[in-house]
Amino acid sequence: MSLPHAILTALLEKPSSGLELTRRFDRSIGYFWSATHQQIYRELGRLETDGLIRALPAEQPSRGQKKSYEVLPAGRDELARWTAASQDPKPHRDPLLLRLRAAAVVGTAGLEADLRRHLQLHERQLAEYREIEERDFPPGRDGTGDRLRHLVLRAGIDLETFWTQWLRRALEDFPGPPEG
Amino acid sequence: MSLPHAILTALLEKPSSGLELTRRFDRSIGYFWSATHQQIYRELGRLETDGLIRALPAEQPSRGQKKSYEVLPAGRDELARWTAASQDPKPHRDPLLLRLRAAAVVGTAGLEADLRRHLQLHERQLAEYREIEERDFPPGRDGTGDRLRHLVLRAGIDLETFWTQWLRRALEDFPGPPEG
DNA sequence: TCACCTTGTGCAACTAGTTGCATAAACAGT
DNA sequence: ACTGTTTATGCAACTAGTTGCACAAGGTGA
Repeated sequence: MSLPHAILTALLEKPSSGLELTRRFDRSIGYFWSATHQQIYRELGRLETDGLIRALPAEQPSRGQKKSYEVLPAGRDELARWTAASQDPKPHRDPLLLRLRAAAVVGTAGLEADLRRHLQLHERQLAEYREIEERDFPPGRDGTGDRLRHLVLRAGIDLETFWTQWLRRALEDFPGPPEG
Repeated sequence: MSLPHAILTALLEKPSSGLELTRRFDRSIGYFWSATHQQIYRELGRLETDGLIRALPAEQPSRGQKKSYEVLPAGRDELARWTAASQDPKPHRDPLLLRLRAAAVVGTAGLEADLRRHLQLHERQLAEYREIEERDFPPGRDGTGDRLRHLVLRAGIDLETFWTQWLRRALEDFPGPPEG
């Protein structure tokens, strides 16, 4: 149950409409908690009903009209509560590793191309993270908030680094040596 | 839609009953594709209906009686097809990173203890992986299947290594420096 | 022989996330 | 005026995964 809290965090950083949130989820926040606009609108409705956020007054709050939300005190409290609460790490689910395991049984035919594609995607993501780091976190200037946000970004960078290295290694000892 | 393929892989490695599968999912396969026994029984039913697996004949195929399954040719074909098919990487969802991001806004109170707990859990998992590596993949002896399975295990080891390092770094520059 | 524990199988309801589509206003070109 | 595109909001149905519970057989000990 993290989506509402992801939205609360985003709204605290900056009050936004559903579409603006969607765009921010496609960038920074979505890097470790993705969501579609349908999920976001549904959740905004719930959060408003529950009194954790409220719509900012607008001229014509009808369809096809921007509707911005801000976080209420109850929402901030709930986010603080959730952040401090102990949570067990959820088990991983990785289809790519599963496919490698399956390939150990039914053969590797057709897998290599997709591994190369994944490598490219991870390289691209890594480059994007590095750009963000250069732009948003130059040396010096470190508030607590900045330090934490930088830490989160470093996790992204390190994870993508892991994947690119692992995929390169996989591709190395993968199709070259003849099947045995 | 990976659970059926995880089950097919497991059954090809060794025909098993629902409970045996559940136990194997708690160990090796479940490290990157976890599943509860309820999911497994439900999926076994579907796979049997679809003609991808079949129950091995037993004396008393009733309730409270072991029922083993084996993969049929159609099941092997489906697994090979799925393994070779191109798949897009699913976006990550990581509540812990999200919590750090939230903490950048609402404060870090109460977070440190849970980070330490996560660190311990990852250290334990890493130790377990290393044991498995020592036991199952001693130097030399490398069939294609072994090589791939070792590669998958290495992914697990490297990921846990990343998490332990990242959490240690987080804890370092986290509670020590006074809030500012 | 009754009470309890373990092993093994399974259903039903719920929660979270995805996919597909509908609606409406504003604007741009023709 | 009409056609199409972009911006913006939202519902409904579906899929996958989780949680809670039930049922049955066999063994153990009191």
